[in-house]
Amino acid sequence: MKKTGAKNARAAILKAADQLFGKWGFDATSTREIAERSGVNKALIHYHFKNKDALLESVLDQYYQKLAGVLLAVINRPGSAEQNLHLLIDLYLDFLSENLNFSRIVQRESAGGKHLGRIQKHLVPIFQAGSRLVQGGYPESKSGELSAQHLIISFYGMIVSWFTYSRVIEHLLDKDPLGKKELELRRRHLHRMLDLILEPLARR
Amino acid sequence: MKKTGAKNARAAILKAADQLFGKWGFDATSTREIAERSGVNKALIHYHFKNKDALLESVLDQYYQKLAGVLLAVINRPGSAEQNLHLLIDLYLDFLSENLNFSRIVQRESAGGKHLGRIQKHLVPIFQAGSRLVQGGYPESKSGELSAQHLIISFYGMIVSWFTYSRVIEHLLDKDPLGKKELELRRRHLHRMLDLILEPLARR
Amino acid sequence: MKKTGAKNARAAILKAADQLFGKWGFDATSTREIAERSGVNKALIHYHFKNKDALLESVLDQYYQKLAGVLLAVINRPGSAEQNLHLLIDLYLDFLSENLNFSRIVQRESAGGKHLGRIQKHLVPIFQAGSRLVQGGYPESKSGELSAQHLIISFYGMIVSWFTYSRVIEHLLDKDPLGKKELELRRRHLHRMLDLILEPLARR
Amino acid sequence: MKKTGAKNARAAILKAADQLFGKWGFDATSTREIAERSGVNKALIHYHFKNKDALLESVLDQYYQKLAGVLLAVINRPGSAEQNLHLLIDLYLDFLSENLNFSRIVQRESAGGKHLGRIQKHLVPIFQAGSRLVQGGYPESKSGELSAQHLIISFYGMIVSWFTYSRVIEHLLDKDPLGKKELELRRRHLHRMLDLILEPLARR
DNA sequence: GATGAATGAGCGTTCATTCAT
DNA sequence: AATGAATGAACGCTCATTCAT
Repeated sequence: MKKTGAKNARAAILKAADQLFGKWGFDATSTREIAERSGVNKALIHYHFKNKDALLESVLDQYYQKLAGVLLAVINRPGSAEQNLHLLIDLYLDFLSENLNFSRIVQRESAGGKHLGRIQKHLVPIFQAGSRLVQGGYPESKSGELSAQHLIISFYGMIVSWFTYSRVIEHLLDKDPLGKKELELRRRHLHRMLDLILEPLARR
Repeated sequence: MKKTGAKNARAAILKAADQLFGKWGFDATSTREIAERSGVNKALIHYHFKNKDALLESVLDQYYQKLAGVLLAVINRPGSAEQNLHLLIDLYLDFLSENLNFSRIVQRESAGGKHLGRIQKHLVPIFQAGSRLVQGGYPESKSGELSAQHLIISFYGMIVSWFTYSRVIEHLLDKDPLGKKELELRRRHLHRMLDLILEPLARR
Repeated sequence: MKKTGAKNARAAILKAADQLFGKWGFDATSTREIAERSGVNKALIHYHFKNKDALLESVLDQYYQKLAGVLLAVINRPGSAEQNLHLLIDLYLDFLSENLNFSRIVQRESAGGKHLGRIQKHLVPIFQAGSRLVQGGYPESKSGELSAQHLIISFYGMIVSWFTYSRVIEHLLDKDPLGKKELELRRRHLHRMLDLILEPLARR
Repeated sequence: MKKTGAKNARAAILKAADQLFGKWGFDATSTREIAERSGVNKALIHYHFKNKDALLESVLDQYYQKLAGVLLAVINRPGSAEQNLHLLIDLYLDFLSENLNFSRIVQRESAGGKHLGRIQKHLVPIFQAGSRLVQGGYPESKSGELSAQHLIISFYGMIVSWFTYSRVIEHLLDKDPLGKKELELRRRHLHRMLDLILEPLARR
């Protein structure tokens, strides 16, 4: 139908795969569906990607490449740790709300399965960088119950759960949690949480 | 081969399904694998369960039934909201650490897909009960950036992320996050987080 | 559910099998459906009948036994061949209209398949008896284009096609061909056809 | 194995399906058997046909398309109704004797079941056209016991029963009813039957 | 680059039948 | 006489992938 150029086909496949993996999950999505949605021949998927696994990993890599750029900017920035952590929340929220399929794909694959390695490869450095950021500003957080690692995991959990559980939350709020207004409220919640945690941490 | 009693076969199927769904996910698990692991004939699965979907829902229902009992005990308990919220964290942690597959299954299915409805049915009331518990003790949390709903989602995210991302976290800590020692540390972290959040909330 | 006596169960199975074989055909009917419709346990079918094939053959045998009684009465009757042939039409019509599933089952099984032998066993003697009846009254019909055998096949075809094609004919007439009025008209048609054929045959 | 052109495979599947459906019936024929007989991969059947039902309907549609061409030629022909009805018998006989599976498939499916609709769609117009042909030549046949509709059903029954009951008739005649000689005799029988019916009808 | 045809493997499911009670 | 549990075989169908063009 649509005659797309070479690059368009690859991009169309990636886009369709992203949408379907996000909505139904990797294993519940067939290459036939991806081909139909992207308007390309089924066999063409295997011309552009080694196999279905490689297609998922391409989707993931693409996301994490974009995300890495965002996070690097924060980490290499001058400024206080506090400011940078607040910035981190903002940027992560922005990224997730602009890439709604991303958190759902990661949600499923990080729970285990054949693509866990790829998730680990990308996510561990992010957690490490975040931990270093906290430790840089808060020396007390080297270990113990308020260690940087626990704090990072907690904030990561707070942030992404809003997106990964959005289909549950929408029944709790009777509103779309991903709508502009509700997202803004969530943003303020997260910043307040950070303030409430960091203040006593700094006082020690 | 083995002529086991009726309840044995059904239970064996449920157990095998739980393990495989937890490890690989619903769609990546075949009924043949479930049959092999549970040592029953493949057709027997469809004798005891209408279909594969119903098998997953049985697994889920079983978990949420157990969980509901636990949570009900907390909610109907006398005592301050603060005490009860701390208890909630303890019991939820206990439940998840004793049912490691549970959080992984929920993790994947709550991200969307054909079983989302079942997740919503169970999880929304839990969130609602939790929110009521917070509001009962902290009238300020009726709305706004520190609303009970946001607090519950945040703590839910903090708690479960330790389990659902355990395979990532183990590379961050170079330890098993689900080992006794690390779980204990996580528990203390969560209680401290709750203290840090509730204290200023009470002061208002 | 229903506690049926021993003979009731067997009869209930036969009745349900008759209905389902008639409506959907032997191969499209499962023993499970027969068990459900007859309100008995699935395994009980194999207690009363050797297997599914034997069940169909029981249904067929039952019909042909009833039918044989009817036809024998005609053949052994005194009276002219003409009168007896008219009577044969009446009785066959009566039998088919009272046993609507019968012609449909025969229709399908006589076209070929594993039960063809049983059909042949019952139907060949009927055709032979009919042929003898014609030849007894019309000596000219020993051979040739108006042989008794061709005449019997033709009238058999005329009679049963009204029943076996009833679901097609109902769209041709915009009426139920098996309703009382239309059946009566068909009866008169068949008698007229017989008159038109026999008259010139007698004149020779 | 064999890389045949596209049309070969499709045609081979249709041919094998026709033979097996004719011999054993739709429900008693498995896709595996069709694949084996046609020498193609089992999955290829579902590449060329949506499902097994669609395969049967393709077989049917193919037959009725051929048949429609034959019948149209008769109906649009000049000449007396009598001549055309005789021609109709000849052509229908020719068609059935050249397509022996056809009448057996129709025989079974017209008795009821999931493909009844397809049979009705094709057969009702044929009956209507035939009825119009009779009525055109014999105005008396508008209604009543010798109505065109009854006459058409009767002749249809006479014609097809020779084929659909051939496996029974062969035991009656001790000859192959579908052999050249016996078919020729049947043809003469049917023409005589038509003469015997039409003559008095014309005289009125 | 792109595609229609083709394939081996496996899917979830249902089947008729048997077994133990 | 009756039944819940169990089974091996087969069902129609879809899968990811490959091939030839």
